[in-house]
Amino acid sequence: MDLQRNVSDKEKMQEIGAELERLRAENKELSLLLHSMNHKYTTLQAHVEKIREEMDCMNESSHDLIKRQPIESVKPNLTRRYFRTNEDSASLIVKDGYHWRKYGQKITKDNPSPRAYFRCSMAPECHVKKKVQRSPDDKSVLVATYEGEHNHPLPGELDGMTSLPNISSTGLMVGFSSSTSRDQSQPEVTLGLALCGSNHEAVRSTETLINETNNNNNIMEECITLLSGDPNFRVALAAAVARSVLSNHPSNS
DNA sequence: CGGGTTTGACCGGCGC
DNA sequence: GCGCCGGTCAAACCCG
Repeated sequence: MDLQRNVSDKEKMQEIGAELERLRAENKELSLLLHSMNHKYTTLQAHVEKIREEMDCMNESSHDLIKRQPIESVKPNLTRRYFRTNEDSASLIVKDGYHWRKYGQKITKDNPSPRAYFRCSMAPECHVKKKVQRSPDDKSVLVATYEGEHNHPLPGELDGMTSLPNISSTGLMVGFSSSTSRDQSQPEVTLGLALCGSNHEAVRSTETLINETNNNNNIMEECITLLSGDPNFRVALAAAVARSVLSNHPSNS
């Protein structure tokens, strides 16, 4: 009887040990994945910053185009940002940290969704405007086009860093256009860097999510939520974990 | 009551 | 000149 119990306990211990080993391997795999994501995120951020600087240079060098227009009609820099939202929601409000006053709404020709017009209401001397419209391709994505630069800090900013539209302090822009561009029908910039390599849809959504938050932790949480909800990512992750388990337990195969 | 939203009217640029 | 279209205005309305 005691002998039988001892054998049973031993088997249980072995099972727990094996499970512990499996979890350890899984943890290691996930740590590597997280590290890889962090690295790619950093690279992405640097890439965006580089593109922004290049666009600034282009704007400066395109003064000959601007010169042909009357001074009054020269538009300030346009910045395009993308926000993921609930597809069912009719709201055109995006949370970018600033306070906006809506002054108009229009149905445009190229998009069945209405376009909303906002002015910055945080400071009377701030004349930044933004247009918000759902993407015709993906109705769960709101496209916000910013015009001008804020001359006041973002509420909650601790160090008075430059305002959002041109500087990605912690959030990221995924697309922007120059002030001289007349064709706004397509996003000018599509970032080619992938956070997780194989799944473009998840990566694209992740880029969108990165835009709608100024908090790195939130970004990471949103990334995890998004990626864990993606079936393709889950399959890829499961395959990686399975490989890891098999490599640790070759006798089981 | 003050600030924000809605919505129809209006204006100006542009192409035909 | 005319019509179309995007952008803005402003009165009415809503809400805390």
